[in-house]
Amino acid sequence: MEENNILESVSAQLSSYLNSKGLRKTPERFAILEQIYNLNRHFDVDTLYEIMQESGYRVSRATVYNTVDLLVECHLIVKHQFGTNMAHYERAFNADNHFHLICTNCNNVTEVKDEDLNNQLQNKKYKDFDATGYNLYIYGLCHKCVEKDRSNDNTIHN
Amino acid sequence: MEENNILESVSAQLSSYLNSKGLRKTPERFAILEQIYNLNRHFDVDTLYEIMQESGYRVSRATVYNTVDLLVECHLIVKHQFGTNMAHYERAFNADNHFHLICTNCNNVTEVKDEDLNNQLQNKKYKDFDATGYNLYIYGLCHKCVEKDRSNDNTIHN
DNA sequence: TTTACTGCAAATATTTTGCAATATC
DNA sequence: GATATTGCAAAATATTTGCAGTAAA
Repeated sequence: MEENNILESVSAQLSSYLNSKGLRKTPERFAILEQIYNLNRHFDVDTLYEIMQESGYRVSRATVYNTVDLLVECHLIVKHQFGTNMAHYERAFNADNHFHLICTNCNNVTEVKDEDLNNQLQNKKYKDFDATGYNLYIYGLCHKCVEKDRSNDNTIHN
Repeated sequence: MEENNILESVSAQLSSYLNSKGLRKTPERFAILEQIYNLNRHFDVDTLYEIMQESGYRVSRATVYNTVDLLVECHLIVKHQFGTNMAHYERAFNADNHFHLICTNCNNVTEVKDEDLNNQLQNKKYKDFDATGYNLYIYGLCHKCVEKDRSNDNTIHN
């Protein structure tokens, strides 16, 4: 699907979710959704807030928090906590078929795709639990930090 | 392995880690490790701090934070962020072969085991990344919240 | 004896909340 | 017109940090 169509589609999804819950279609909600889908990468609330400001759209931090929660509820974005204290998010469209490699040294996050594993996880059923999605995090050391670690092991500890 | 032997084993592991890094073997570190392994369930730092107090062992919150970080570094405990702002931890012994079902409504967390999936994930290799462990979180609604949700959908939204 | 570690309190970071003003339905 | 939502600021929550005193090596 083309990016433009994706935006239309997710806006429509938000609209129908708001309808179904009797919530209001405020311009802020659609502006934030649009910004997130244009970004198309991980973000935290503060970064999103700043990007909105810079792009000339004035919203309060509280509204960004509220809206991000709302978008998580209707599964248009996915929440992550990669190990730092701050929550991270990403758009949900095409997001549920990848998982994340997290470097425990530099906190860098990269994405990995695996169709088979994804299908397996998507189709898994649980007792007394209605699954809507999953997050798989692989922890370890990235290329750069493995090298750093190796050279540190040669230094003397006192 | 029996619980007593597990405790001996992880204490020895901590000891050798501290040696290898030139860090000190303080009684606090071993007391905290012991408490965690005796608990044998998920915990957050504040709960652990309170349990230590109640059990009569006085440590500062700062030391609990420091020690928990240390234990994560040497892979004796595993860090989780289940979606709330607070980090959760659990002992690593026998912990890496299960994953978590998280109810997005009531935040309740339950454990699931799947040998095959675990083996698959443990043995997976990545390009330019040295994996040490993984966390798999399945999000959805638990039994109780599915029912609550169902009855709410029958109420009128205005 | 050296300095890593602890405890305490203050500082920081992130998120939530209360309330008056505003805008959607 | 009723009330959900916004913006702002203050509060709450979770974690980190600085520093003086203590204790491990």
